[in-house]
Amino acid sequence: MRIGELAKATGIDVETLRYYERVGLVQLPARQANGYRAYGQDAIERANFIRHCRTLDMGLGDIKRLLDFTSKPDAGCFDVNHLLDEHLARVRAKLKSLRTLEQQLARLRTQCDAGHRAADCGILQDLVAAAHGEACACHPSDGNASLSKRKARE
Amino acid sequence: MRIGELAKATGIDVETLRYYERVGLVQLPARQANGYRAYGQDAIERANFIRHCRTLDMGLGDIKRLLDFTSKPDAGCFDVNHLLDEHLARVRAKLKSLRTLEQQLARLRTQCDAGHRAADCGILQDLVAAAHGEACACHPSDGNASLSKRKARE
DNA sequence: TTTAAACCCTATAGCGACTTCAGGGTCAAG
DNA sequence: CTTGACCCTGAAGTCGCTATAGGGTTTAAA
Repeated sequence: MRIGELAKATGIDVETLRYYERVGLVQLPARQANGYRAYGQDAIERANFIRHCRTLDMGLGDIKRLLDFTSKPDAGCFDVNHLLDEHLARVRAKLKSLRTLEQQLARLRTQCDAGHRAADCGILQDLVAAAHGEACACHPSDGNASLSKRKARE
Repeated sequence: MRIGELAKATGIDVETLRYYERVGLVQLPARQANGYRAYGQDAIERANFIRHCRTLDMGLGDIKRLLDFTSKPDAGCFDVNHLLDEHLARVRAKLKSLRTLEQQLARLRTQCDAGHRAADCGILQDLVAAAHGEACACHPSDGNASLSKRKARE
């Protein structure tokens, strides 16, 4: 199987597959005489595993760790649980801050309904008011999505 | 006012302020004899505007556009509405896909409660099953958060 | 007066997960 | 024999910072 067929079979872009190879997520495939990559059926399985994990928004590092687990059947699965718990926590945190954000934006959106002069635009006024520290449609209180240092993946 | 004071006044990191300058989001400040940046009061206002928009998760390009509007009071504010609508739509789409994702992950998490051998781990089994296209705890049906081309900012 | 901390400067590289581009080689059909 | 679809490598671009290297300046204390 050539890389284009693998791409079609898995829904992963050709460039992305090569990128996964470069960062060590998929093992180096055999090569045909002309230098083309030659994949076996197992490559589809592995690539689909990666794809599925990516739809779950896992990072490539996490996926790599999971792939390692699948090839070490006798290891404890405590770490799998832990990895998933952390990921779930990240997703829930992001969800929470996104819900707040959506409300802020929706409220801001109500400030201007018609197309009039920018000088009278309630949205702009509201945003400028925030720059003055005055009352504003949005009152971020939980400190989420802030500009401060964030280490965690979003 | 020097850059450190501006940073303290706005809560934006010094490096980030310099970065904003580099990408043209804030205008070039005057310089002292020693080469230090010298800001006026208006810089605080502009920087706070940017900060507020960033807490609303707007992209720097969008913020630039909004800043342009604030300096063109006679322009129509149709575009401001439009920009905000698009941003809101992006946020809502992301919210929807995150909600689906959270459910998928939570369900997946129930597959394994104890620390046993990785070979018996329900989570891994489930993920591998997905690679086979078999039944799985997660059934992504809306196609969100897919691996296909996405142009939009997340 | 020296010296150390705290500030400032520029330029550059790194992050994650790709995407795109430049500049080629290979292969089957018409 | 040429066109077009596919393949290759390596490098740079995306976004919004963050960090690092390698300097210069200012300010306060010892």
